[in-house]
Amino acid sequence: MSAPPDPSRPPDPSPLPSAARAAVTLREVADRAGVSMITVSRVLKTPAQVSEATRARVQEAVAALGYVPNLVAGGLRSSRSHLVMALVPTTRGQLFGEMMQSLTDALHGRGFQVMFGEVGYAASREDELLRAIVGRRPDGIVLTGVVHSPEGRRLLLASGIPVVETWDTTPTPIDMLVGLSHERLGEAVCAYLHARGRRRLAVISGDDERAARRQRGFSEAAHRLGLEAPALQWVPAPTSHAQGRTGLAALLEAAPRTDAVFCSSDMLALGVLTEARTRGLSVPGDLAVAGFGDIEFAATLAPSLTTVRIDGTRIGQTAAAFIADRAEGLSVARPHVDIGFSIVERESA
Amino acid sequence: MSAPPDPSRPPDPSPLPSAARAAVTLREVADRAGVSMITVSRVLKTPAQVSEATRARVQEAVAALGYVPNLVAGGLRSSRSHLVMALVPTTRGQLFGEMMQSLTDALHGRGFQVMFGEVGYAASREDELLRAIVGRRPDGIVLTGVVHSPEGRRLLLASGIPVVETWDTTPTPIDMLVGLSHERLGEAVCAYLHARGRRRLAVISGDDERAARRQRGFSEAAHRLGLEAPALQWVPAPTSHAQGRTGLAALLEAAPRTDAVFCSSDMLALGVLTEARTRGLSVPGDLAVAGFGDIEFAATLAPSLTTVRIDGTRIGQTAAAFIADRAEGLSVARPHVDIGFSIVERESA
DNA sequence: CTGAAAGCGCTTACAG
DNA sequence: CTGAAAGCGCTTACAG
Repeated sequence: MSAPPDPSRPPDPSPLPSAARAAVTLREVADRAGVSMITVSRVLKTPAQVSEATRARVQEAVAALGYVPNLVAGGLRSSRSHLVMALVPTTRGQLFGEMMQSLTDALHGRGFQVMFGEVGYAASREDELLRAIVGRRPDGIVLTGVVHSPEGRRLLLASGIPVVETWDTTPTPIDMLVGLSHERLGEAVCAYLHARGRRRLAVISGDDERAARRQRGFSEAAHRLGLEAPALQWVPAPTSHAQGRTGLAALLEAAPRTDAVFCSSDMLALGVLTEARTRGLSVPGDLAVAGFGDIEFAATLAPSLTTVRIDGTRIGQTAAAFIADRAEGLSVARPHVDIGFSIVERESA
Repeated sequence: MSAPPDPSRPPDPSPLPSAARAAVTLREVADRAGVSMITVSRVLKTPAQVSEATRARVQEAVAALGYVPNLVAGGLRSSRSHLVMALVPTTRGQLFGEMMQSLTDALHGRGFQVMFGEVGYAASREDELLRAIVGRRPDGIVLTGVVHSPEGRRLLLASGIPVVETWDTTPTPIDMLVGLSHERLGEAVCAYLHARGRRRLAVISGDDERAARRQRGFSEAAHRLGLEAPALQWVPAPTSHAQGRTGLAALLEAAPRTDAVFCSSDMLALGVLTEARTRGLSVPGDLAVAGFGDIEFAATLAPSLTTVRIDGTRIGQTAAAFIADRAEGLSVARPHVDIGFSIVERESA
């Protein structure tokens, strides 16, 4: 069933001029107020430096003409853009939402605007995108994950722009870093399941880099604990509910006696819960399920989902503080932070 | 259980100079290659206009110096930023993800970069943000929803920047529009449930503007169909799974005989499904559930979720085409598009 | 095929 | 408290 477009509304108004009239400039405001351009600039930036009478005249002119300062021109001259650019792999999951919001809020409080670009999980376009970002000369760059390509690293390093890599860790950060070890996270989840008596472990994982690192930590820990190698199901990132269902089905085909599954995302885990229920498997009785992300629904599912929480808000706030400090010429005392993770114990495992 | 930060890695490298060295400029490349600046510019933009020998020398200099053109300076002179800015209420749900991705892809194909800003559902900061956006003089602006504040409208109109309002409709668009009528959508869902024999309807809705319009259309249709007024549960946007659970609980308290619920988001609907299951209510037997958004998990839940689909990909592509055409000086023949919606019939209703 | 001059719209640095 | 001049790093418009 679908609705046909409604041709009656909205009405097409008269078309705008295709070549828009030029925007109002400082020059025009200055002329109208009978002052110099620099005085207008001061009224807008440092009003205390201007006499009250002059200020009033200028403000009238600004309002009358609808003047909106051209921040690009100002930024070019002052080499301060007040703009921070952040790259995220995807805006479709909820995983990065917390960070995006706290980054936006914290930087806004420090006088910066934040804009996000979507990269995708494929690294192919990364260098090109980094070039476009650096070309805009933002006051800071926040990256999700660490940069591997030599070209990308060179570009960022040479730019002199403050950079924060997030959500991951590396012995060779480009500049600043707020992350965690996904290997150790995988190890911890394995130990957690083992401590609760699970012996036939499995992993359903997205094929992105950080998920792969979690899987590796998990499998290595299983090996050290003397367990048989966990069964693996890889699915293409970004991961989905459907993949959780088909992933569990395939897993039970390959390793029918599996008693615990670690999923690389909560959405996969939700799919696993759905599939288990339709098969009459009890969770956690027959199968323990652990997710990753602690996205909003995890706490209120039935059974509630045991998962791993990364403090996205703290990542965003820390990255914001790093960038703002640097942009203001302060030095950042400890520019590399491991924010760790926590396993949130709930009903599913 | 949580992991302490690991102090051993990554090692802090020697601190970067707090005042970064100035970036390489066109001047330096030109000097090294022994040509004028304009020749370097041409090698980068229109290489066919330059002799092969010169081109090679310039390219060597560009590579050797790691030159990254300053797009801000270029944009100031040419008044073409090749940048489109888009505003979304939230990046936390999946609802706008499809649009964000298709907008990014389509505009990238036309030579534009897209950056997203997060607004929040509260309109309070909107004007301030619009001012910051207009101040950057992008080649286009994509908005989620329509702009109501007179100040915001004036600002955008006066800027002369191509603007596309999306996801909603209005008789008075600022410029271009790709949206749909949420009232008509609500009506259609009501008619759908009525046609399937449901008579005691209810709505659990986020308190954002578009959700409220869906609710209004739904309730008015119920009135025209001679049904009693649907029970209403309002929850603060952005909506969540937890709100779906508590919302259904409150609803059944207030209107125990409810036989169908329209939820303003699929995430709410998932919460309703969870709550219904824990209460031993069968869906759709005891209770029909309809969502909104058709986000990824809707098709593979058990029961699968009947919902309303908006073609976010098409919104993004259409908005991209509108902006790119305008930026290239073409006129847009039909700048107001109603993309409609479709009810996706599945098991839950 | 190549270049010298001017200018995009601001802010800096200096002067008074 | 206010302003004239210079300049941020490019591209345009013109010339040869």
